[in-house]
Amino acid sequence: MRWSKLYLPTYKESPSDAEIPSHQLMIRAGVIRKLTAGVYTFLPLGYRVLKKIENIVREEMNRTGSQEILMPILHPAELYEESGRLQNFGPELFKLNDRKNRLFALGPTHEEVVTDLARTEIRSYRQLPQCLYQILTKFRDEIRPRFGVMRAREFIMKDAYSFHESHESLEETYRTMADAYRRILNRCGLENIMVEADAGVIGGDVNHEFIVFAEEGESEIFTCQCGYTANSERAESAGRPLKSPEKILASPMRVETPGQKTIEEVSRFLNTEPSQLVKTLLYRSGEEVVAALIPGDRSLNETKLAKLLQDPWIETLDDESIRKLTGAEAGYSGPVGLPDKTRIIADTLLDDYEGMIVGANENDTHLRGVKMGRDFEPTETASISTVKSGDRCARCGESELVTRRGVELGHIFKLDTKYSKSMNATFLDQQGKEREFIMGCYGFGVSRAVAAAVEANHDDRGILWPLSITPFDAIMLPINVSDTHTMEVAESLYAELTEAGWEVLFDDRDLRAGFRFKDADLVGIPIRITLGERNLKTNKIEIYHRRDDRSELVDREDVIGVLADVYGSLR
RNA sequence: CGGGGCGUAGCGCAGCCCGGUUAGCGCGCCUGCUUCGGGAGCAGGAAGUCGGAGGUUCAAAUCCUCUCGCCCCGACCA
Repeated sequence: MRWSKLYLPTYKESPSDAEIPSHQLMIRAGVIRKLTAGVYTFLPLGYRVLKKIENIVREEMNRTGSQEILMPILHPAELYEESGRLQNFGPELFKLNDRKNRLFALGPTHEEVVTDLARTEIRSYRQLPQCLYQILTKFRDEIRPRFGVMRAREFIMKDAYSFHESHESLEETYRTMADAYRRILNRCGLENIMVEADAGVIGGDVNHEFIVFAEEGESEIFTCQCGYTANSERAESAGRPLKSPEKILASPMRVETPGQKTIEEVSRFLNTEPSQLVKTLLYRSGEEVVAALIPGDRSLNETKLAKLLQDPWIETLDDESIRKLTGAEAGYSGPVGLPDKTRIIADTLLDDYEGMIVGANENDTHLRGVKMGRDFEPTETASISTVKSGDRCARCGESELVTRRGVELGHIFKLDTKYSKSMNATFLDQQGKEREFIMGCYGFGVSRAVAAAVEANHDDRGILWPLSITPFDAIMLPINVSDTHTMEVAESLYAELTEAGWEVLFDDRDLRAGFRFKDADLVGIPIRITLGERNLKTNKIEIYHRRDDRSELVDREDVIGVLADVYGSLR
């Protein structure tokens, strides 16, 4: 491809709305262009990368025996009423009406559609197991689209769905898929990890995310030497030893804390550590009021609480409601003396506490030496606080958890009968008995993978495409496009490489060399073939390896061999 | 949804507070000359409903109201 003919517009400056490196570089390097918030066009360069990733995904899915299909994007809303997700997906679901005012949705994923397909088509256990997948555009009305194609409202995803008669069969496919995801990410040249995760609106119990490491990634994960890995929504820890435990007193002691409302203020005022305090966070879940107790130096993990309460719509009480419930301003809430009907959930880390300092439910007052089980009785104990780097691992109880950031590219779920049950999707088993499908689903963010690849592979000059997904194998740059000899060599080399099946971007633009060098660095093709008049006099051609920032001079005849060496088994 | 910010040429911005006649700058774009191994120089040029609507005023990019769009932070830390 000749750059002079290719639609590859580059910018020296990045647009003001691009925050993270991948977004800035994808705009600057002509990979994507924004149409409106969270909606992007893939330009030729970006589309080439996208297709390469798609193909890797397709090959690996086919290898598992999964079959590609294409389901509709436009879904009748009734399907979502059946599964209950018209409510549960909430405002994220893009909805629209047809001319007869019938409600439709733009598919955010296809559990309902594929389950509907299975329930009408798969009648017998003899047809199981079955795994179907597709690669197509999905829609989610994100609360806050950002980072370009990383969190978009319209994006391309590979989604696969498996149907089974037994949990053993599901387990087998689940493992096969996990393995396939590993292979996909490794083939894309992306360093990754599988972690335990929260299932969110998809549902089901067992699920794992595949995270590609990147400094600016939106996901935070925790890992332990023992092999435990989980994302921040899911991770549990055994906490860490308390520095100076609060002693239990014969009975709670009231202390005046005038005007001290935050954990920081109170701990400073009482000359103690934030960890000695216990935060009481008041939530409303439906009609119920829930008091969540967590260590003062930690945050509540709302995902965990929502899951525990089986209510995705929990919300904190407003100040007025807190006054009514506790008789005190927010900031002085505590577990002692709350109305009986209040559900008290204590974080598991509080089991290690002897005494604690809590709000007294009275303005300007806290209680010291409080003992859980004596001064108040928690309704239940559960892990509801966030994990911190350096905590002891909950799994092995010994090593410290380490945190890293990354981008979530894959998420696989054991759905069990969540959808088959609500949508009455059944088959006949060997005994002729009607049974619900046991299902799994497996998502992979294809368009997001392009962004993740850039996020994980760039330097201060531009993108560094991994070899397996680079839009072109090499970029050929004749220094002086008006030098006849240079261009003769360029044309013949270009023809030869193209003939041999290499995809070469020929920068034949009549621009200064320096300008085109900068462009080449920005665009990030792994190999640059530079043709200079001086070197050509001795039949030498310069090969520049972008990622290593390294050049070598080779004979014209050896150029093709260098390419073959670099790409090795990739082609 | 709450708070904040921004919409002025394709991109990045100034001008607005303190209203005034031709609305500027950089990059990019077009023409010419010179230059030509790391985002060239000079000269000339094209390009803007100042997001939209309404209002105040002799006069609005500038003040007021509404509206649309975009961005950031928040929507756990009592």
